[in-house]
Amino acid sequence: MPELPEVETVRRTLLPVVLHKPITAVSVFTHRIVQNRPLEQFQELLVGRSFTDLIRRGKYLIFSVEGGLELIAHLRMTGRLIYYSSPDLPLAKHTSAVFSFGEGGELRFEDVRKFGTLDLVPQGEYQSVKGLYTLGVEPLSDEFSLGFFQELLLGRKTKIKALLLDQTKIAGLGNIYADESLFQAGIHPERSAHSLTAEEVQRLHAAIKEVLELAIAHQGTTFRDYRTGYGREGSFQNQLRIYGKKGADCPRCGVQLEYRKVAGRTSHFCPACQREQP
DNA sequence: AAAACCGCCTGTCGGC
DNA sequence: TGCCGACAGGCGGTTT
Repeated sequence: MPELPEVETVRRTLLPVVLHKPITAVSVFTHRIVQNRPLEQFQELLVGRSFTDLIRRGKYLIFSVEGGLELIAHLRMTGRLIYYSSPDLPLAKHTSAVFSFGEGGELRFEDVRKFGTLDLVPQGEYQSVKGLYTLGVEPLSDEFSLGFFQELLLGRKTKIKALLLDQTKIAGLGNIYADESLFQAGIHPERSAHSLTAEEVQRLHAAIKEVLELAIAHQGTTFRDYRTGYGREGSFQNQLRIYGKKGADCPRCGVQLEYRKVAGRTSHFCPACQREQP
């Protein structure tokens, strides 16, 4: 579910309300969510300590914890991290964990499909969190330059869509924003990476940054499950041009949009604006 | 290196 | 209306 813009929105909305508040209790209702150490130890290490910072890497949220620890959260498909100022509200049906701040409210991890994860690690030691350890570059950072992107595509025969979804290359793109970026750049998802012209590479590079930034400005895309840290819906679903629009007309040329499985994922594209054979 | 599977879960939707 | 399979925004693991 949540991709970079959604996770970044959760970060920004939680940042003002969860830092510097001692954790008074940690309740875990879905034990499997805690990945890398016994539940008791997980709770003991957190209770009495505060979060001191919250950053994002790809689709991961990393809470700094007093005492040189980091709490790493991944929402996977349906996870939500929502701050509640009062503990009186009944728990949602699929609540996986609750971090209580006493009078300071509580942070709840809600997750219908229970794929979401929590890891507590010594600061910077990510070896046990494989996806984070092997994560590629941040697409909104300076490191993701045109030159970097050109080199990434060079000589790679893999389909461009598959490459965009590969978190070890670029961190944070998922199915929605990969499709939206490819549409904006006018590139078919099944083109092989190395077949893109210099101009296409430039367009796709720019499109990725623009789409992600615009989605963040709209607090992400809510189809069903995603909520901000305040529990509110995003609004970028109203700005989508191609994702989930099967059968609709292309907003650019009016031709009927198509979709097919690419790299195991439903992929939307305009057969006229995004040519399979350039 | 890359693709094609499966599994993890629950809910929803479309077809019959 | 009910049932049943397909499918969903992610990712790790295995096999080819």
